[in-house]
Amino acid sequence: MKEKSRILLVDDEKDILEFLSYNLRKEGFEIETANNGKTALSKLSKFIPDLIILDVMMPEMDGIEVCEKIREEEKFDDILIIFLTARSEDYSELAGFSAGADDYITKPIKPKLLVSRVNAILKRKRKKSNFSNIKIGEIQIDKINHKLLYLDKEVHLAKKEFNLLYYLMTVPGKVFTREEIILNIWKDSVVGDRTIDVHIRKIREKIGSKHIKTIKGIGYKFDI
Amino acid sequence: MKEKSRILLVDDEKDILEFLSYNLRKEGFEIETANNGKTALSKLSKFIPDLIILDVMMPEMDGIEVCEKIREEEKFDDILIIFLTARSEDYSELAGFSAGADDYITKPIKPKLLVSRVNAILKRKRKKSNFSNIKIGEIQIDKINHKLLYLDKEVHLAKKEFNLLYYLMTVPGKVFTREEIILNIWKDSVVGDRTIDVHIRKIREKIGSKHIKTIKGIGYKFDI
DNA sequence: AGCTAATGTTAAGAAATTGTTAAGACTTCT
DNA sequence: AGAAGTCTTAACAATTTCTTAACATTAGCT
Repeated sequence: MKEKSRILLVDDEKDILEFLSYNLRKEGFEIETANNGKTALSKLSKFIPDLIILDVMMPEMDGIEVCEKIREEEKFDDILIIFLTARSEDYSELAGFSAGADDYITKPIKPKLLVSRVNAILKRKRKKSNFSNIKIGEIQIDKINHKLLYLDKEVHLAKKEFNLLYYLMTVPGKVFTREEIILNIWKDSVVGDRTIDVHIRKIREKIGSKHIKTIKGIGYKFDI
Repeated sequence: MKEKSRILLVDDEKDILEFLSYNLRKEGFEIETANNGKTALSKLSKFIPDLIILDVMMPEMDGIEVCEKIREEEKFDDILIIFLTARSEDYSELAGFSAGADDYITKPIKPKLLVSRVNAILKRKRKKSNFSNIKIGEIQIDKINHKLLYLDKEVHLAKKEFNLLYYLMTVPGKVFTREEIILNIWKDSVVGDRTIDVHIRKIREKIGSKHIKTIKGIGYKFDI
């Protein structure tokens, strides 16, 4: 039960605005449009979107400029920005993007790809703002970069180990039942009884055993 | 201390060619001309310009066709293309942009506007490539010339290899998932499972394998 | 203390993922 | 056109990760 994500579309070509609006509204997004950079910036005073889709190539103020202006203001930090670029421009744009854009889509735009791209990036945003970096004592976990720092040194965890530790750390102190763990880490696959234990052991091997406690008959928890 | 930018002018009307040449030479650009599409294409074998100004309306091969042909070849990716269109012509901008154009100018041409437009687009190009030099330890990457210096010696990387390494180096330490890599280096095209690995291997062959780390089940990262 | 169910530990081998190579199709250069 | 370089693929090798099974140990109970 999530509320509609809000999207601001900025392009100087009316056709494209309509095309995008149509396809995204159909997916249940709340859409606003602007046909140039200035209008876009002024709309932001009233309509704060989750995502802006921004044509790079526009007369007067181009998309990069608009993006830079938006990024100057802290209050817009949370807004995602996707660029629309012509096919020819190669990803070196991306380096420029690191200044502010989160993704880009090339023209010609395929509706399906557009929608899945938009959904993906919004999902990532939700995840990110909920919890992505967890730091507890000497243990620091960075989900996005799949890194674990233990005593400020990078420790390698295999994927399952990483996911398991991360899962336990999302709510420190909470006891996760074996059933919960299986459901979240192994999804639908069926695994034997000792599998969890073996993974727990591997994690303890790497970050010590004081944090991960066994609650006999129930499950495990991560403790501070 | 920048060197002259090189511009190729393509138009079937001699007057316009002269008018453009005159105004742009005055600004210090190095100019070549062609009075039809074929000549333009053949000139490219000897004269690689930074920018092509291309009349849309020409007998035989029109500007859009010429543009498409140019964009077919990867080695011309860096060349900017500006279209000249008559205001009346109902070639929509859209057709031009989807053919790979970077900007357009409408006739009648005002010299001042022309020059400022050309300067603006070239500036953006330079900016793009200037900010993209990265140096990490013994590895130095020069995006402008697509060159890699390893231990101060020049090492040749093929284009895909270069792009991939460059991409990984944009955020050292970050793990780029295979999905991200495909999305950014291969765009929409579909490639087999082992393609990334092969490219990674080639890069490792050239700069050693200590920097590029595999995170099994997830992706790769460039580490210092 | 002794019993017992639950968890810990290990090593082996299955399963999954990545590495390596060479061949072939394409491009680009001369 | 021919040569040289690039990119992708496919087959197979190597490596890492995951799971299992056998057995050991422990916590919690009476």
